[in-house]
Amino acid sequence: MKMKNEFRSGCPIASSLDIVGDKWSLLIIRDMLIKHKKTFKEISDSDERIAPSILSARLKLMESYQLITKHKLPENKKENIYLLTKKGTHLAPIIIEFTLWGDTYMREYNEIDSINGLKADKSTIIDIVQNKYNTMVVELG
Amino acid sequence: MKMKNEFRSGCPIASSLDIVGDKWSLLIIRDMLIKHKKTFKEISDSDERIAPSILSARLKLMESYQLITKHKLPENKKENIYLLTKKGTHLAPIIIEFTLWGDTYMREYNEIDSINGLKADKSTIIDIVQNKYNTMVVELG
DNA sequence: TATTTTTACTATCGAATTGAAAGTAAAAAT
DNA sequence: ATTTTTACTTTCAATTCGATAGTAAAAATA
Repeated sequence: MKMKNEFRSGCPIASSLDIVGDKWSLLIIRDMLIKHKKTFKEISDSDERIAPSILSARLKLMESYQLITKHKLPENKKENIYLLTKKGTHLAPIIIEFTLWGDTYMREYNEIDSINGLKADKSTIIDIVQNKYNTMVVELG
Repeated sequence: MKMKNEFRSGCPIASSLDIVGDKWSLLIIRDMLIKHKKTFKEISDSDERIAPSILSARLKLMESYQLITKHKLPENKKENIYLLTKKGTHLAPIIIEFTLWGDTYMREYNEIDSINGLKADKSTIIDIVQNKYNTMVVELG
């Protein structure tokens, strides 16, 4: 996907898609936001099996657009810790809406995993996801 | 993008992205749902300048997954009319969330068009968009 | 201390996708 | 009868993707 500062138009949808509208970015965000994955290895181990070259490129791009930040823990000089910024956690509504739409409309084409807690209203779901993520980050120290 | 029945996983997000998670599909949906574009030519005339080969392929794919239907008006044997199904209009929340996120967070990287009516609450915006679309379809006859 | 393993990448390279431009075929307009 | 419009399809070079292998440094183990 995009590496240069070239946006297709001034449309906010198109501009968003120019950053996260590829095959993988939103799945990486999902793993970080919902599954609290924080390292390259953890994210690599998803059901969808993203190639390391792709993961590396997406992390770099998302870091450059400040959707994520990269840290090192003092006790571990090797592993990087990737965390979502506010800009990144605010993709939660998009993630949740994709979940709801897929849950409702994709079942006729693919066996879709059941997800708990989708019955609550959207803003509650979004709040819970974001709060849990923020709590996890705070607990990291 | 995908043409075969191969989904990356049972995740509803991943499965949704397997259908509409390419560079263009959601922009076509945007043009149909928000701008009430109905023909190949109208959709071709977007700011982002989609190539006809791509538009053709996306319309076919979205038709095959029943996001859109293809019609002919009796008075025009040449032009096709593409309309969103319920499954298609129910992508409105995703479109709106992308609009809000892009409107908030992409301005530092790209000059983003101002969109009216984004101050209202989300469900109101979504209702208005879907109702206007449905009204337009009904008025077609 | 030496060796092995783990981690986070980078490099390679064939395959798949993209998309600009040109072409086509049928209907509609002139 | 001719031109234009519409909705594509075809072509093909360029780009992107992604599986696999490789690398380099830190960490764990012997």
